[in-house]
Amino acid sequence: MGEVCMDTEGTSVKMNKKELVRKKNQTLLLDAAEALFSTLGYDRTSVSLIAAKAKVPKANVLYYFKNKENLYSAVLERIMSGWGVGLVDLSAEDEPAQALYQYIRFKVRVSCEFPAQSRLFTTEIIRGAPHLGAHLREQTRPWFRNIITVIQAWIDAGKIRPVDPSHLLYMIWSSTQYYADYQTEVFILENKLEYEDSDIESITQSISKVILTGLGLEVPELN
Amino acid sequence: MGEVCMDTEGTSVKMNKKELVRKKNQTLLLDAAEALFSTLGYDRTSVSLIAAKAKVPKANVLYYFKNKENLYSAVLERIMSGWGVGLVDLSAEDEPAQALYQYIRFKVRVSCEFPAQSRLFTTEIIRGAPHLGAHLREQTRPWFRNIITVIQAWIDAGKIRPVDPSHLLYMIWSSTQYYADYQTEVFILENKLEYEDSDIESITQSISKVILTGLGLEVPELN
DNA sequence: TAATTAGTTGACCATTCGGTTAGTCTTGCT
DNA sequence: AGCAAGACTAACCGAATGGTCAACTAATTA
Repeated sequence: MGEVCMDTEGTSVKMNKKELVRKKNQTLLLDAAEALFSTLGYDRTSVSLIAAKAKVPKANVLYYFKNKENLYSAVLERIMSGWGVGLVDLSAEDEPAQALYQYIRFKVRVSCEFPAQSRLFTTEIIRGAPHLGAHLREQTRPWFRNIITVIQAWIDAGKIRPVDPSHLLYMIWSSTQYYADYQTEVFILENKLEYEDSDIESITQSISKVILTGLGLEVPELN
Repeated sequence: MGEVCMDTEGTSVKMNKKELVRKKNQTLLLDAAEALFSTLGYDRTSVSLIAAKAKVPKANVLYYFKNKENLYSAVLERIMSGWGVGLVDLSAEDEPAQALYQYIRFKVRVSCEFPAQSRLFTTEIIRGAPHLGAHLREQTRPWFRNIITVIQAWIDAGKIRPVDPSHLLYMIWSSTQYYADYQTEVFILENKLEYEDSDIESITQSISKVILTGLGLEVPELN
């Protein structure tokens, strides 16, 4: 079966059986590793556990990924690249209220629906970002700088009240991510067992209302 | 030397030499353990490392704390009790602007000045709070409910705009704690190596401005 | 002071883990 | 078919770790 996929240079190539098997096993292992790393953490996840979850011999895991750290890095990279698609690119021409509201909504939904990934990322940062440091410097930072510029342009144009753009972004990131990382605490305090759609809605509304009002904006209507 | 200290019931007692030694060694070990757990995490902190840091034989560590988990729990408990003193108790009679502003200021300072403790706490929650679950249910929850009531009273009295009090509190917690947990990311994005007093000030101002304005309040003057 | 209790410690152990190796099997190519 | 390259795997290994134990010392008490 001649399948088609994107190689690292982005050109489409036909893969022979070996390459196909390789790809299949890699994603198989990445899936197992991601699930385990994100629930147990790096140290409590043993290579043999990953192997068992993926139903392959342990040595096979080390065959595809030279060592445990390597596999962990690969998992993180895949998560980061997966997040890239959702990262709304703001531009100075956008309406701040609409843009920020949509962004907050998106981040709340991701936090509530994929909390494990968020937690894995947070753990990595808390540890000092040993594997993602380069990614933060080379990928996140330029993107961050760009957003800062946009927000500053909004301020200069009088579209929103003057606030330090960095701290505004941190507020959005932290208050949305909170529902993933602190899920355990939230559930205890709220006496809940899971997030429902109505929770996601009310979280989005609450955060949006405070932040947008704080910026002198109105919360846009739902379309 | 007849020293005096508070026992668990809060009554002052004279301790003989053995009890004194016991207390001294316990805090010695707790200090070493806290420093290591908060920088290396639970699994990468070995009992022998703690022993080395405290300059006592490894077996002595296990003598005072039955096992590693026990010691870890003790460290967490001590941190939580230490935070208790700083937790401003709000009351419905307080001026919301003043009270919230002071609370935000306090939390930002703690996050920037003692980030390791905050990170240890966050890690515990991310892991599902295996050791602090009871504390959250029995200590934090009642306190949380109380604050919720106060905020709701403010809303009912028309002192602040209507917002879900829970989500408001989460916003304050998350946006202040962020500077501890995500310190690594913040430093990379801001091209900094440490928080300075001016940073603490500007963080406090930014967060306060957005949240208080979002609640229809003015940021109070510094006294 | 004698006896009992508590503190201290080096040596030791079972287990687990990440990683290696040596050898077998499968696939693709000529 | 035959061969080289890559896929696969059982068995093994050294290192580290949490925890135990028996022996020894110091302090408290009767």
